[in-house]
Amino acid sequence: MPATKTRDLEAILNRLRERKMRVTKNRERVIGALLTAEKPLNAEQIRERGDLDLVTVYRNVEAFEQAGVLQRIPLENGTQIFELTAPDEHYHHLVCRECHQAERLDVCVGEEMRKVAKANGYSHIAHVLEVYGLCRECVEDNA
Amino acid sequence: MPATKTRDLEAILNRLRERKMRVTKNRERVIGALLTAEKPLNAEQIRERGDLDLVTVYRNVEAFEQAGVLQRIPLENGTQIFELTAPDEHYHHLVCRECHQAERLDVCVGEEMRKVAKANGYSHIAHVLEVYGLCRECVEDNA
DNA sequence: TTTCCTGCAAAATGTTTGCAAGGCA
DNA sequence: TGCCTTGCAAACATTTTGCAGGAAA
Repeated sequence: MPATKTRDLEAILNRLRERKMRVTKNRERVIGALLTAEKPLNAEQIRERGDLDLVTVYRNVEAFEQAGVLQRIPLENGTQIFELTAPDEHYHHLVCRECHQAERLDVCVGEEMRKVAKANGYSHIAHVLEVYGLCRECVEDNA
Repeated sequence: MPATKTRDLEAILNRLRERKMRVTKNRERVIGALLTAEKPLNAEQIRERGDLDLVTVYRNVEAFEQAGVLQRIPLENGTQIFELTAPDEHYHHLVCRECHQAERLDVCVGEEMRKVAKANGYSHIAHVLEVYGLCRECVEDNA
């Protein structure tokens, strides 16, 4: 793993330690898989890349989400993919509905949504904004 | 069913006829369930209110979506709810993560998303924007 | 009477849970 | 040591598929 990824890994592990979570080989593998992928992965992809039990993957992405170092991205078909994020950051994505490649978008409507939701009497607000399309490669493959 | 709902029902059935889809008792029931509910329902709720087979529900919401008279709303937990829409309309929602009550939001970021996605080489673009929170009633219940 | 729709059963998918054993702190 | 984490099996929830019979046009 390149030096910069090693630093990222350490930063995340420290975050876990702060939260009194144990640093295990499995957890390093989950994080390593996501770091080296450089794109969001689904549970099965994490399992495969990290040589992990699928249950361990699910339990750990859940734990990481709680710890604020990971974000879930819902796909159009109801499944989800996972991505590492700095604590208190969150992103939106442009996702290919064919190959599920996903890239970050540089837009966020968080403040606006929060305002509207509060006006309607809602609290504990979160929002999901994902854009789905066909990436260039998949359009060509289909042609 | 009130007169206005009957008119809505007829409009939707006509849309199906235009698309050479058959108008069956089951289809009327699915639409009727959604019309009288006045809010998005999940597959099981449609089945129950319409006294339908669950498979029939799924096949028909799929068909209705194709016909452009229905929209899917993904929930945070990966399941989906369904809502009737006029052809070529679509809405975003404020959904309670506790009771799953959902109301329409008067915002749409469609044009902006389309632009960004095209700039990234994507086509056939769709987007999902849903805001989740706790509605007033559920906050009180939890307190 | 042709084609589409439906019901039932069964499978597929994605995810969660129970419990005993294992491993970090 | 004590508690958190893991692995395995099994359950679960939601959604999809196959196929034979039924119904709309």
